[in-house]
Amino acid sequence: MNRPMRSRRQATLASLAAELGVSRTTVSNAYNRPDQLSPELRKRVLETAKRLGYAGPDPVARSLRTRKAGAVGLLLTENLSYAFRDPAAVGVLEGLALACEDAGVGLTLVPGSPGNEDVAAVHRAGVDGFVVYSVPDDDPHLEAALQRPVPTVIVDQPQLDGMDRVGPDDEAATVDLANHVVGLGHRQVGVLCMRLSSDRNDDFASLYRQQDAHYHVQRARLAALQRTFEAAGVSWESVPVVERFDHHVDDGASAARQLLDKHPRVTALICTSDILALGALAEAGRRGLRVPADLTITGFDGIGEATRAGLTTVHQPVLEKGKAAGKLLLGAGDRVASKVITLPTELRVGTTSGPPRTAEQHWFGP
Amino acid sequence: MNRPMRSRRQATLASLAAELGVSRTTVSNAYNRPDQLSPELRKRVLETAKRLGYAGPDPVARSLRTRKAGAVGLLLTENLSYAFRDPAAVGVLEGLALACEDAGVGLTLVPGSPGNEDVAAVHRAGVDGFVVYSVPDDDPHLEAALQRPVPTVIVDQPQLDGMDRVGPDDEAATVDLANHVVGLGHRQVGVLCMRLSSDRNDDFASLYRQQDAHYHVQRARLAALQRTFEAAGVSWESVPVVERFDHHVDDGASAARQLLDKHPRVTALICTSDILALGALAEAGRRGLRVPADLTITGFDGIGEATRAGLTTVHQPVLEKGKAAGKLLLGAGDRVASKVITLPTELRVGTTSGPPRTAEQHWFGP
DNA sequence: ACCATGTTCTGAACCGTTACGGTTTGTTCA
DNA sequence: TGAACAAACCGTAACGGTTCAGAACATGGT
Repeated sequence: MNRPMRSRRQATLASLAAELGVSRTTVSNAYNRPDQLSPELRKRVLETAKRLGYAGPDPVARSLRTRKAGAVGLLLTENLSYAFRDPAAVGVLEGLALACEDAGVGLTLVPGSPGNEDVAAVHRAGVDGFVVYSVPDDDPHLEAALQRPVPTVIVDQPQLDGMDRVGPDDEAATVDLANHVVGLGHRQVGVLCMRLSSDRNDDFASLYRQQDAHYHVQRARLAALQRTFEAAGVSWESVPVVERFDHHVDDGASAARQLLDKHPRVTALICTSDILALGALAEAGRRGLRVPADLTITGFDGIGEATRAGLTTVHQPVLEKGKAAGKLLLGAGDRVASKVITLPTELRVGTTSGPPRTAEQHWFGP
Repeated sequence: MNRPMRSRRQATLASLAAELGVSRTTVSNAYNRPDQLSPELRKRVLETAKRLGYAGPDPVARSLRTRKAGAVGLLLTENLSYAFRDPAAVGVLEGLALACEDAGVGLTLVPGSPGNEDVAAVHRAGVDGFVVYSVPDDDPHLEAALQRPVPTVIVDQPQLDGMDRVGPDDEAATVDLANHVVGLGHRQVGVLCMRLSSDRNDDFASLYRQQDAHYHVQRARLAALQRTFEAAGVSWESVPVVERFDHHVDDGASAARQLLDKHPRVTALICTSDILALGALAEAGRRGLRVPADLTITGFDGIGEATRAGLTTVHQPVLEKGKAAGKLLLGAGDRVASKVITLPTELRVGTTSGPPRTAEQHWFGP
């Protein structure tokens, strides 16, 4: 495990060739096409390389010549913490990483803070393509990626012209969930959602703000809820929606607190993510509310902890989402037509949803 | 958002220069040193670039010339799923990503499956340095990284000659935890641990296997437990240790099942990770064992879900660990001496540890 | 003895950029 | 009027490889 001695200047393929008295081509072949030279010579090359502390052809130079970076970039303009703290996002990341591993290419997390207009990093990233995940619709980083002459696939976002896309059918899934809640008899509901736009608003979200949301996923889910509840005769204007910029369990709890303080009569809390729902669950416990007897709580994503908590939620195959994105990107190139992959979702009814108390009262009423 | 028309052949800095009738240097300066040319010319360059669909200097060529890849590599030889499923590992990843973001460099996940001897990806990765996390001591990928003429910092691993290292004081932290358990009066304990070596062993781990473990963290924790319990008069040979290759909550549950089936009299289950402990908790519930009245369960890492579950555990600053590794790597270069950063840990006593039942019986006994 | 066929190795042309050390032009000031 | 100097731009030489079309030599068949 001794570190090879470093000469004054790093050894290069050329210096190695000179030392051996062979051409650079031959040394290159020793690494890339073993069948192009005699085994003895190859052995001699490799031995000399070790002696000189040469670890093989420089990756960057090789990339320049072959026009392959050997890595795909992941654009997460979101606050990085979000991407890592939400198990659903981590699932996508994992799936993508798996696809990359299969293909033997690296996965580069391209930096770019939200609100940070500095897209230089996008331009500087040596990658063969981009996967764009969870960025606002009008993000400058996304535009910068599109500028680059490499393929791009977007995840969980409306399709942009001619680009590949992968995502679940958010609307349909949300409609299923909403119908479940409606079917149980709930008419007084509240909603907890994630950040809708790049500006922080840890408060109730107006109808305008909901419809103007820059985050497509949230917009789609809210719109689907609205449609379903209005079809059931519930005016959406009467439905309180509380937004949280950050995305921790605690944020879900505080959002639930804010909503329940102002609207104590709601019988169901629909959360646009499991993380928020877990927080709501905690807050319900703190208030002594029984779930689901006093309050129905639903989530979205189907993360492990939610399953363990018995949460009613929509499960989406996050791992597959990431994998599909990776395969799409790595399989691009020759393809001309753009591809769209829509993934199946599944409503998982747990122990946190049930008929509303008011319904029961109605049952026993006059 | 229209994709710029792609000419037959991608525009390059040179073709742009030709089109404009200026030198390549000037075009390069337009992007990299705006002060080196007149604002008008710069504007003209940028406009022509847009017209030709030139998105700026090629990152790879630039990297070759400047000798800076603009990315650091993360070596996770572990099964990728482990890295993404364990919140503690994700925390390290997040910290590292944050440090990279601060520095404006990318973070490349370098592929390399466990047991896979193909280290080509390590050689092919265009990075300015490596962070090595959670790989077995003798991993070929690690060796390959060391070969490369770039700095390397290792996380959670014994220091190798002259390399930077960051990690918690695993031994001290484990001793604290063990003393807590010993102090409560437990003498009949069992241990659930993560994979000890690259070969799968979902079973009891012999003393030899424990001491021969290739994963340093696990080895250190087990050794510390052994020391502490033997100091308390408990023969380590009598302590059952169950190992699990995979690392999901379910694995923790099955490990607990296996251990309790064979050793029903243990009063405490010490788990080397929170994930395993959460599984043990679930299994205890399934058996109708009250925690901690009938069984004490402890974890390690201090992940969010553990806190929520009230688990007694050792909290380690995973985020800081990743950040520190990133800073160390990015700050290297001029430095000659290697640095070692040891992070503080904290014993967090929750509601899953208490005195053993036998102790209570003893209390009321003759 | 000759040609066809391998095998093994080489020379030179790129890949697209930036570093370095200029040259040219215009302005200022004694 | 011309020396001094800054601003604006340029030419050349890398950076470290891969690739392709051959050259040189040996082998085998006819």
